[in-house]
Amino acid sequence: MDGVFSEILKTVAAIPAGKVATYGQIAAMVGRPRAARTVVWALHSSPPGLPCHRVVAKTGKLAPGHVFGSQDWQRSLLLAEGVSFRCDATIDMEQHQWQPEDLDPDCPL
DNA sequence: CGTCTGACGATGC
DNA sequence: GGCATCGCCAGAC
Repeated sequence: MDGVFSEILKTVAAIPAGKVATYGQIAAMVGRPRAARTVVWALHSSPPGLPCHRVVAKTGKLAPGHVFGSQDWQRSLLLAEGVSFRCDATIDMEQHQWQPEDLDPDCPL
């Protein structure tokens, strides 16, 4: 293993369709609560096949655009997975932020 | 080994 | 609420 690199990739790959995760959240999951920048670096080095479009800023904003070619492309992928957006192409985080604890459909809280 | 960078996060104004 | 600054971690040079 290469350390946090593989940890981050595995965590991102574990994000289910229709859900998104924030950089800081992923960083915390791999043991680096304040290493959001490290997640950024990992995604830059991410291999093909990784659902990096499901990784967004906590504010619900997508990547700057030049990352995927355009935000429209990333937005389309998320829309196709069932992720809804606000009026500004920002994700409704409260609705779609991925939570590993989200395995209780009977307990929405 | 020192410095810069990178798709962020939190805080301050 | 939007912008600026600092902080954060790991890799590349």
